[in-house]
Formats: sequence, structure tokens, C-alpha cells
Amino acid sequence: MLTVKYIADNKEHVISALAVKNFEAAEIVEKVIALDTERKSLKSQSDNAQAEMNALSKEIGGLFKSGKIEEANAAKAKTADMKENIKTFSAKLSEVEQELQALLVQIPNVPHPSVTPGKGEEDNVEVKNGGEMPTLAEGAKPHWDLIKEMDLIDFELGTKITGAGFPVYKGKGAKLQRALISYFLDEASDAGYLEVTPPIVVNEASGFGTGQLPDKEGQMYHCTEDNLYLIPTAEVPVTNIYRDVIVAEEELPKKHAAYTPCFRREAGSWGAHVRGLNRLHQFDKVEIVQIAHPAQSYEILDQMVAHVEGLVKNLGLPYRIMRLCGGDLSFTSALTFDFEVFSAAQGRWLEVSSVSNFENYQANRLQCRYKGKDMKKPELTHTLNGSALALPRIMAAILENNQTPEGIKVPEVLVRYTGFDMI
RNA sequence: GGAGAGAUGGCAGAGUGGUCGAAUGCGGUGGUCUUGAAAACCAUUGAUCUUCACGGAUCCGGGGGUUCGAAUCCCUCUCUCUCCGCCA
Repeated sequence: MLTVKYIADNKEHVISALAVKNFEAAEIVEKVIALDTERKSLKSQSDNAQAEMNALSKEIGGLFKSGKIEEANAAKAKTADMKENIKTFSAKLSEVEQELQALLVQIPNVPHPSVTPGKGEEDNVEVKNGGEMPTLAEGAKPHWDLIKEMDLIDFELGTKITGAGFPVYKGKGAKLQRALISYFLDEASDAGYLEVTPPIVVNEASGFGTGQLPDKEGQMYHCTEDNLYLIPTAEVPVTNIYRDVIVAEEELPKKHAAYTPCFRREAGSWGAHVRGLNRLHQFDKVEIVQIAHPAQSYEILDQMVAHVEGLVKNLGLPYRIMRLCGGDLSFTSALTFDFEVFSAAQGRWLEVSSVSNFENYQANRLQCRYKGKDMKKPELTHTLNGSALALPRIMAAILENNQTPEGIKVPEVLVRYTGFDMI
């Protein structure tokens, strides 16, 4: 969430910038500022009341020690009112604090100046494209036909075991998947990311820290008995490594990469766009995360984009990089670049990565801060993450784009992981 | 799952009702000494809110209670450790 101080100091900018995200902020911003003023005044009243009480208590202590029992008891009699006073003020204070907090979590992150207005996907801006469009032979098939014919992925079996959207990968399909994971993780390690294997269920505090809770709980699978959530992305457990942590300034940036399965309920999706591997309830992904110094975060965002670009390039996939418009930008993000690869037999662009800078929006929720030697107080870090990459659509594009009459050609960079070059 | 023990500052570890944000040691930082380093010695070294500032308030796992006053007493939750059981 945004800090109250930032909102108060940049009121007009917050309102106009959030309009780019199609968020009408004027009213809530006024409320926040008013509540904060009230909070400060209540705080000082409650502090004064408490200070008075502390002084009297000390006095009473002294009287008892020096044997002036009567005087002490007389002083004691005076405390009842003061206690009442303190209770009233602190109750009001915590009420106002809660109200303020409830408002703050409703305000989305302010978009970066480069973000253009727009309603949704259709208004995203292509900033770059690359790779070569494949020319498919006559009779080229979409991946859902290929995987069935070659028995690479079994949707019906997954449906039997679990339900729709939980496929079973088999044989070379499973090996290709594993090869991609290894390849992505190795590339991340080479780029200086520390590999971690985090839990794939998280508690409520973690869900709140990265912004999935309280608003988007419907998108996560929830184990109600233990109040734990299946992660929708490794971003959640990995970024939460730094919840309530103060990092030494010279240790920034912190770079982590993680492979995890991801779970999304995706309630309300249907139709051709979700066919085959296009949209699943469970899928695999390698995620890269950085905890960054605020002054460096946009430079780092570029580096992360370049890293992801290297992956799709090496896989030989035609891609384009989209800068998300205000309307498509997520609640918590300030700037996001989506990577899409062209799935030739479907004739569609598929989103395979989303690389975002959250500035200090998540860090404020997480209380992730850094401190330098000559800093009096710790400051919020910036947090960034990106998929590098999400597997199913990458697989779909590889299968479709690389199909030949002799079979499917495995991208060269993967052969050392698969052990075979044709499927 | 059963029984017991515990949770204090970056770490280790004292403190069982009053001046304790908390002894001491280690670590960190600055300094003295030294050609330099080590050692030794001295000083300094948590966070949050509030205030222009001085200052004030809060924090000893979380929450609640008793008391004029709680790190210290009571209740409750969470977590950790030990033993037993079960188990990949």
C-alpha cells in the first residue's frame, strides 16, 4: 500500500496518476488525509494522558518506599479517572488507525509516468518484438491435438484424478517440462539469482504482504482448516522472505529465483481461449524476484526484462514485449511488461511472462526496509518480480511452432536437459 | 497424536512487581595506541508513532487480564526444543 505521507505530500499527483488506472481517488484520498490528522491529534492526547499516569505511578512508588502509606493511598485514589481517560483515548485511537488502514489497502499503486491510459489488454503498447515467425507446413495442428496424438499430456486423466485444468504430463512431455525448469533455473543462477525452494502453501500474513489478500482471495485455493492458501505464484513465498526484515543497504539488490507449481482458481473462465495448455488451475513456473534500492529499481526492471527476453530468444520463439496500459496494470504494480509468444497453429499471442516493479507498495505492506550506514532510519525497499518463465504456454508454443512432418524439434538449448532432440 | 520445557536487543544470555529499553559477553561502528595490522583500552551501537525542536508514548513471541505500576503475576493463542508414538 501507499504510505500516508506519500499520499499527503503528493495529493494531486496521486489522484491524477490513479486516474490512468481508471481509479477515482479524490474522495478516498481526502478521507485518508483527514483520518491521519485525527489520528495524530488522538495520539498526542493519548500520549499525554499516559505520561501523566506514568509520572503519578512513579510518585506512588516513591511514597511507598519511603513509608508514606497514607499519602500513597491518597494518590492512588486519583488514578481512577486517569485510567478511564487513557482507555477512552486509546480506544478511539485504535479505531481510527484501523479505519485508516482499511482505506489504505483499497488504494492501488500509483502507475509509473510511462504508463499510458487504457481500458484493458487491447490498449497495451508493444515496445519491442523479436524472434522469427515460423512457417508451418500444411496440416499443422494446435498443441491440444499434438499432445493427444503423441501422448505427451493427458487432460482426461487429470480430470479423473482431480478435475479440469490439472493435466498429467507423460513421457517426453514430462521430460520437456523438467528440461524447461532446469534450463530456466540454471539461467537464473548464471544471472546471479539465488535459487530457493519455498513452501507452496502460505499463511494469511504472506498473502497480505504481496497483495493477494484481502481482495483477491477468490483466486487462490484456500485450505480452510488450517487457514493456508495454495500459492498462485512463487512471488508470494519468495517476496515474503523479506517480510519484517531490514536489509543492510550494501547487500541490495537481493536476487532470488524459485521454481514452484502455481495454483489458480480462475473462476469464471471458459471457451476456446482456455483450451489445452492456455489456462490451467495448476501449472509450473520459474519466478525471479528482486529486493532493490529505490534508486536502482527501474534499472533493475530493465535487467529483468532483458533476462526474460534472453530466455524466449534462446528458445527460438517469436515474441513481443508489451507495456501494460493503466487499465490492465495490476492493483499493486507501478509498471509491468508482459511477454507474449506467438503460438503459430493457434494463430494467437500467449502471455508467458509478466515483469513488474511494485516500487515500495508491497514493501510497505511487508515492512521490508533497508538501512545504510549514514541513515538515521530504515527506508522501504522496492520489490520486483517476473516470470522466467511460465511453462504451459511456452510448451504450447514450442510444440506448435516446432512441428515438422518428422516430429517436434526440441529447441537446441534444451537438448542437454532432455537428452533427445525430437519428439 | 501424548508428556514436559521454553520464547528477552544482530547473536549468546541475565533479570520473577517500581528509576528496566533492559546487566554482561560476543558481534558492528568510531577513536586512542601502532610504520601497518593484531591485541588492549575508551566511546558508541534496536524499532515504531508523535513533535519544528526539547521532549513524550509504545515495543521483552501475539492477544487479553490483574495492579497506582508488569519483561516479571494470571488467562489464551502461536511457535520452538526434548522425550514417546506414528511416518516419507
